Amino acid sequence: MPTLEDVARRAGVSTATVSKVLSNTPYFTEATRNKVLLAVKEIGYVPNLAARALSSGKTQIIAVVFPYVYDAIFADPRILCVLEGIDAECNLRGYNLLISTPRLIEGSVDENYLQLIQSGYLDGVIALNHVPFASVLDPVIKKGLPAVSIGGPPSAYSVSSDHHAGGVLIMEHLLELGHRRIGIITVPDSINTGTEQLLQGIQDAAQAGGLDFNSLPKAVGDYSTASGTDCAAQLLRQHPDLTALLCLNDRMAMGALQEAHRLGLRVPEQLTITGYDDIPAAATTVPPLTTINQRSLTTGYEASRMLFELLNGQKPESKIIPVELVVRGSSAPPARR
Amino acid sequence: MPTLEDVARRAGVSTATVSKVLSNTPYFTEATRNKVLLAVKEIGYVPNLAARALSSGKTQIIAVVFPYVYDAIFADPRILCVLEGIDAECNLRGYNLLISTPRLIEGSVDENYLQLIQSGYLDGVIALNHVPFASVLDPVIKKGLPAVSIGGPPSAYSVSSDHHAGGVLIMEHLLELGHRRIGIITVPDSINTGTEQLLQGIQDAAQAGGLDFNSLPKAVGDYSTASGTDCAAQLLRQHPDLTALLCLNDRMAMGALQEAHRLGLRVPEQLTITGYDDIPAAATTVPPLTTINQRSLTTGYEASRMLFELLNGQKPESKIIPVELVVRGSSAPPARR
DNA sequence: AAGCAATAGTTAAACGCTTAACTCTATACC
DNA sequence: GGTATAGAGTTAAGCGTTTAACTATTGCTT
Repeated sequence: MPTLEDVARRAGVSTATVSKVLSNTPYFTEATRNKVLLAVKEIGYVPNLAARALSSGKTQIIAVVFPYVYDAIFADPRILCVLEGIDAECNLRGYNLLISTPRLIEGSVDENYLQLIQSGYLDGVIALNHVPFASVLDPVIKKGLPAVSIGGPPSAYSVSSDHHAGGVLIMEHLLELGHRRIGIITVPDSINTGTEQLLQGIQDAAQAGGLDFNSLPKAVGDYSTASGTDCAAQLLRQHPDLTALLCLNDRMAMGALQEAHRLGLRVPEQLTITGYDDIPAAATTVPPLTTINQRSLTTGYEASRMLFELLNGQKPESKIIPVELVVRGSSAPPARR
Repeated sequence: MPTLEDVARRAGVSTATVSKVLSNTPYFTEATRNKVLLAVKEIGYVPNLAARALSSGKTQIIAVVFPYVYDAIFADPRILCVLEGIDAECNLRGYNLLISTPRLIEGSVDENYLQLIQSGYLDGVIALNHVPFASVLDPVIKKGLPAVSIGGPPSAYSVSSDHHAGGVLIMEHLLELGHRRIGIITVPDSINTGTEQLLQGIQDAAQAGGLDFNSLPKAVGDYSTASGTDCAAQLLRQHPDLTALLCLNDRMAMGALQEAHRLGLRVPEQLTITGYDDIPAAATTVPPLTTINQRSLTTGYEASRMLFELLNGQKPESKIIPVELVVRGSSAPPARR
């Protein structure tokens, strides 16, 4: 592989000149610039990123970190959407994307990950901050790397969905349709801040509608479709009079949909089911899911924009991405009784 | 950040010694090894990967490349599964995963990507080789990097699903159920070798069953759910007597399912619909899809295993991953007429 | 005509690691 | 007792960039 020196020799200048021309440092004649550029083309020079990284301390690599919890990592289509947003932005700026999936063991993060963070290989990191008890961002911040968190603590630079609003929207939707006997398919308590806010929103809307949130039947799932099926089964068995199931994510809603079908309950005529996230599959279920769209693409995009501002030495404001109620076919007024 | 030299000073040895101890080169006393390891712990030394890369030529980074074609990139859940398999294996071996999504413009690949390949940042690459007309692997191979292709040309080191078998299985399934009037929802001709084999398998099974493949009604989609809906609508309009729709992927099958529902056709009683891929959502549609499972996780795993063998200087055999017919609720014998 | 600033380019050190080549024991062998 | 030999460790030369510090030239003021 040709090196800077080869280019320099060919162009009849010093390596410093070549380096500076390539990095657009001012103070060069057009003639020199052209000579250099020509030489680069002729011998097909491509800079060695490792050398550049060592010398400049900048690697042009940013990491997207999503810790391994539950099955919520690779099974979650939302991650792909967020990733797409991030990727698009990075591609534009010539940055490379490294993905890291640290294993969380006993509230701590695995050794590989720690090494990576400290290895000097990263210019910055974007974390999908699922778990409050072991922030994957702590080592990043300690190392002094620019970091932005998606759905993370507002303490850090972060972009999050407005989950409180999401909770309000979905509950209001159910109340407006006339539902009062609503089952909640939820997840373990405060698995992350986003969920807390979402539940709070649901609660606030319930209260406002004169419904006691605490007395609503609940079942605890783990985000997976299978758990949605189980929770729906359990709720409908114990409370056959429920007219709606509010699920904390789409995959559990899809599971609930399946269970409803198995029980011979027609959705939405006999049972309303709502989701949350608006994953691609939510639009294609039968009936398609009423849900909350989180604008995952925008989220990813904003996160990388924020990271790049940090890399430029700016101090961006944390962002809250608005959510949107998407009414599809899985919700309707409760049946007369 | 502490460097090798700091460790060496602290341990009272030379940097070479430290380096060798850390890389497990033989010929050291336990005492020395312990001294070094202790010093490493004490000052919290972590090797600088950029320096290591520059010096050794090994970066511990492998790239997963999936070109941007159609919407089939980030929208495709299969990619996540494959990625998960690759990630698991890389994590085990202490390698880092970089993802690259080259843009294909006029049969060529974008400049960023080319630079990355030649930058010396990569130890190897795994490509999801969707497009035959612009192999993203060409520049990789030219650069001399170990490369393995998933679903790529058998000319390269590759791991592919046995799509021919998949085609046979799904068509045989339909024939065994008694279907003869089968509509095919396909994609543009030979978009990739996998699809060619799949179609060939379908054709062979049809022939074996005494059915003329060429005379079967076909509609051309683009892998997306929406196109599945359109194709189904078109086929059912032009050929109301169809008893089954064979779709070349699950997402189009899900679209078809929606259209069937819209038309008031009950699946599978009045219309059988089959998919291909067995994406997670396929198990949760109503009714769940009969489809072909490609073992994406295994595919990813085998691809990285193969890459690591290449990195070790071995010459692995290309692998064909067997597929599996998954019979769910969307297929049944055709209705009497 | 001297002084100065801006422009154009060079030299060489530094980044932090690996590794070939070397030195210096201590032991083994005949 | 002399010579291999294997073990333990060191020295120093890279790897391919960037960049601070420097030199040289030109043009502009006064």
